[in-house]
Amino acid sequence: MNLDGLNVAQKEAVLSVEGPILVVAGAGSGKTRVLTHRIAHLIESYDIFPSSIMAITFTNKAANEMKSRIEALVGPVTSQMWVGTFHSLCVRILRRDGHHIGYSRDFVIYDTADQKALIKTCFKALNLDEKQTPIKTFQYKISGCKNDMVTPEAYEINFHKDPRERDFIKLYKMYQDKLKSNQALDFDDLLIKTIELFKKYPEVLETYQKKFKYIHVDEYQDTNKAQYMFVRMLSAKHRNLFVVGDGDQSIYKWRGADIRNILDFEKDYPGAKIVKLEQNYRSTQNILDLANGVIKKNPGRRDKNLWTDAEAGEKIRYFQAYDEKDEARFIVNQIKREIREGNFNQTDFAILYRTNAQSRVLEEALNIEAIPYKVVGGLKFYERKEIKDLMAYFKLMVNGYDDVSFLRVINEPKRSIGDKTIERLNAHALERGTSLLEACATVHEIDGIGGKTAEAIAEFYKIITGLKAKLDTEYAGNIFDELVSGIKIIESYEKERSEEADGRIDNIYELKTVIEEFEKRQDHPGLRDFLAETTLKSDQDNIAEVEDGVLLMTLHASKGLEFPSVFLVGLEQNLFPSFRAQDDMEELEEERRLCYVGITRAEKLLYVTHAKNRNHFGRFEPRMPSVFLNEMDQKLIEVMGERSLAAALKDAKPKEISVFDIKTPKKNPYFANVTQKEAPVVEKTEQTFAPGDKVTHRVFGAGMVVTVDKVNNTLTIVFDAHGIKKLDPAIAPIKVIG
DNA sequence: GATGCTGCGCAGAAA
DNA sequence: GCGCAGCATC
Repeated sequence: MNLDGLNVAQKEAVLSVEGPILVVAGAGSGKTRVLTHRIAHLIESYDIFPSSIMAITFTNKAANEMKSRIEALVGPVTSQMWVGTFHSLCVRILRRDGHHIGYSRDFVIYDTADQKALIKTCFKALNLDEKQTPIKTFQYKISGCKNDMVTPEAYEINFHKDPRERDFIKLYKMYQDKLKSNQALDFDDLLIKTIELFKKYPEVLETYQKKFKYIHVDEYQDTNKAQYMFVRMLSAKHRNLFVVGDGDQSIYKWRGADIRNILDFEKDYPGAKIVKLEQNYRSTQNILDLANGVIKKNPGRRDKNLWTDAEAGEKIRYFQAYDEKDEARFIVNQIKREIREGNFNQTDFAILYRTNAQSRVLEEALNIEAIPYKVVGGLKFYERKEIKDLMAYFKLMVNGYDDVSFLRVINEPKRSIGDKTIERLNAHALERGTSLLEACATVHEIDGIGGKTAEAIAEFYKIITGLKAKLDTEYAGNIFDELVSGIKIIESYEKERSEEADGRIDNIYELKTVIEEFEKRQDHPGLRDFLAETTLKSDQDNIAEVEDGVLLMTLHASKGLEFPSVFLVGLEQNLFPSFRAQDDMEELEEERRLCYVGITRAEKLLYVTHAKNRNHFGRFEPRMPSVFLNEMDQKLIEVMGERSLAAALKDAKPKEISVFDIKTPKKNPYFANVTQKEAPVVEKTEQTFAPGDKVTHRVFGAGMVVTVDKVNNTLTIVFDAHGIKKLDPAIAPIKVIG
């Protein structure tokens, strides 16, 4: 194994073989290189079977890249390795061994839309009012529970006394029951159920423990409790756990990631070896200095300072726009200029923003100048209605218990089947204890469904069961054709005679191509695997090898990627950092890490922009510059645009002082302004809080005080809809109720 | 039961 | 500025 190309720290990491190892890998420090070389080294120098190696990555794209890079080092042995995301590896385990806990190999995976639909049917059954509690609130809450491994039973034990929790307890239970009877798992279940399997069947766990002697986890800082548990259980026997991560890039707290997993690694795995990678191979020194300066403002992090051999490079370019359109125009002009001057080509640019909604204006500006671009994320191919419909048909063929998919397509295309019919069908199914699809078999026995409606249902049933019988013998492409002609979906869209419908028809044909390609690629093709793979696709997975244009994406989606030239846009208070961080210090720290992630995506050139005004909900509003701009070292920054810094300052109203006027921001000066303006002063008068107090927060709604920390001046509050927050009572818009 | 219109609420990030 | 829910109409 040739390790000449590695630096000292990287070599040390690669050559560490036994025991728990944490590699603290700063942005751009070559962690993928370390991971791939370490695995190659295991195989080549230690004769470790590839089949006893597991590597968990954040995206499928990262997994594939890792596989091909290892292959380049040691040859084609990687098919034996288990490389994938937490979710895909769990699917693999559950397909094999899920039967122990009552799941057939044909289980389906519910995405957030399916999940929402199922919660909706639970709402109906429980007579809950959507207006009282939006479905989304409960959806988040269920996911939050699962990320923390809180079962419905455990939740009930803890909260049954609280009348406000009664609805949720009932809903959570019913939701889980229905998932089970539908033979479906949501994203979070994939992990939860795998852990449940391991706990209930230690002999199953043991076979996996024995098999996987070496386990690797990438992006360890973003693991949640369930993922932590999964890794911990699997690695318990051999204790050869190699994790790579960077606490400064932890940006997924909101989906349960627990930064303590990486901070406490030595405690969890005594005797762990720690290797720090601080040399950066991606960015110029100026970009790194800017990033280091910003992230330093976060307390309680592992000290780490990125450095590079590379030159200082260009300064960071700052632009203050009049509004979001002006910001977009500036960006497009810069891109045009850089291309014209031959410094970059169009594939070198990425525009990073905080919220998806910001992409629209940017797209319009790019369109005007005919610059090709691709938006990563947003409405994905598999989220389009016509595609989801067809996928639901497939799910139903694979798994007839899937009532959610049944309800999605029973009247799609239109078969004149409405609420009444579905109610009757549902009652019939309930009575017989069958799935909705099975209930269709005896549709002629149902009172109130007759004539054309009964015929339509019988026909539907015939198509599904007919195709189901061919699943294992017929090519997926042929099944697709039979389905499409059977349900007359093309004809139905043709009838609409609209451009939109034509687009949908194109997408349907596109889906066929995708299925056929999948079939060619896989060793054991099957719709089951196709469905799982597409459901578990991430935004990053959808970026093609060679994109021929500017990439637009959220900061979250940009994690792990790099671009020669980056625009970090919309650096405004209450946008980036998000309005939800305005008086929540932990949230603000996470936003700051997000800012750090954004800055460190850039290789050569970085732009930071903000607008003085922005349309929000269709209203034109003035905007304050982001606190993060204050935190950037202005020596590294060059001001762009015809509007000089001096002019920008003169323009600004007295309160809108330029960000560069503020020397050492202790607390964000804009917080005070914003909260005073929006929250009546009454709410801010001196209040005392005690544990147990019911409070209400302007943004987070109702909650209860759990702890009062007078030393750090922090309240810990559990909010009904937003989970646990640590707030500063002096600035948070909260008041005691009841 | 299907279709089309209006108005409300809203958008933080996702496998 | 957009999407969805609810309502009116065919």
